[in-house]
Amino acid sequence: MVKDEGWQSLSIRKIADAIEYSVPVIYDHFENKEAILMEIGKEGFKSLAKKMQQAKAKSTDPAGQLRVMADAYWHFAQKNKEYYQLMFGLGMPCCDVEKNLPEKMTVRSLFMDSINELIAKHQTPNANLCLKYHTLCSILHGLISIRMLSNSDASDTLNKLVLDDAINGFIKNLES
Amino acid sequence: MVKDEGWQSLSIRKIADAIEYSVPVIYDHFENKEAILMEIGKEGFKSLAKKMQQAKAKSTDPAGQLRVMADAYWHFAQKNKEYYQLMFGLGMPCCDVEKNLPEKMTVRSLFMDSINELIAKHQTPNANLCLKYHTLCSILHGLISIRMLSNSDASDTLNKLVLDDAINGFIKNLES
DNA sequence: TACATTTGCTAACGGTGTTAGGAAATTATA
DNA sequence: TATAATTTCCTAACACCGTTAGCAAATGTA
Repeated sequence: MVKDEGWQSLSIRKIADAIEYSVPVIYDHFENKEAILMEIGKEGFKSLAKKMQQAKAKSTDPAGQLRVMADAYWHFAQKNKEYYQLMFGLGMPCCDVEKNLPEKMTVRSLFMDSINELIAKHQTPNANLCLKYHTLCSILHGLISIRMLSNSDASDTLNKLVLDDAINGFIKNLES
Repeated sequence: MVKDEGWQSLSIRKIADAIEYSVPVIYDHFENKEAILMEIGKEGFKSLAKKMQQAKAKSTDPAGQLRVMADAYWHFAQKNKEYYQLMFGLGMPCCDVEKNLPEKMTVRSLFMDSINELIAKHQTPNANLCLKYHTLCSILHGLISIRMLSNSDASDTLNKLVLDDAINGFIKNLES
């Protein structure tokens, strides 16, 4: 049901219909809609943790473990898109529907030009521009969006450190 | 208005109230609610692009430019939280409200233990465990969430490459 | 003045989360 | 077994939502 129409169209009434009960019985089991979503989200985290544990068991050295765990995380998100959306608050209507937004291209170019210049400067021919751009975007957006949903007001200095660390790592990789 | 109660509580009727017109006049100017959000999102991208251009002008070498642009991006998201949420589809109700979800801690430990081991193995005392964990999470989550909102079905192999590239860079940084 | 167009409204439709209050069925008690 | 207590479940409503049909008033035009 969610897979067909997304979380936005999941209503208490539709749930009641599906389980062939009336609406108020649902409120006998859950305080409100958010509690239902929360419960499903919990299931998601449970499943993710399991997959990652299984993955980690496949490797012994820490670097290898990190790789297989990242793989497991990735595959979980891919195979359980709807769960992942719920777990991390994704899925609000947003302006990405409009792909060719000119200002988006501006941001893209600003980043890409500098990356390209850096690649040329240090003659790192193995570095793929497009790949590196996406990596940078992921680091930035990931850091910000995670910070936003766990609105940690206090640890904002830590977050800036994480940003600097990640960007430094990104640049260092481009230079070698 | 959005800043006080979030995007979820922004309704056409409230907008109509605020501008002291009736509801249907809004539909004379916008096709639907999504179009309104889209327009606001556009403004956001415009503003972000501007900030990044201004930042880039402050530096000449590409590495420095990347650093100041990342900073600008970060500060934009921080100062314009609501815009950023709209621009990247964040803000759905999710289970992060419940901070101490045990399965979340499991995932955290799985990652952290391996990172810690890797740090110990290569004796990189400058590496801060907590910092590195957050960096890894950001990379993973950023990559996945960006992939999700620009649902690029075709370029899934590229995305796997980006993931591998980013994780490799992360591990390489931990080892040196 | 008479017509045409724009402008804005009221009222409705079907949907949403949520809750009050009351039947019916079950269980416990005398 | 008959009555009381409790659980189970539903109908109906409230207040809100996005969206639209249809109409009145104001404005511009001939």
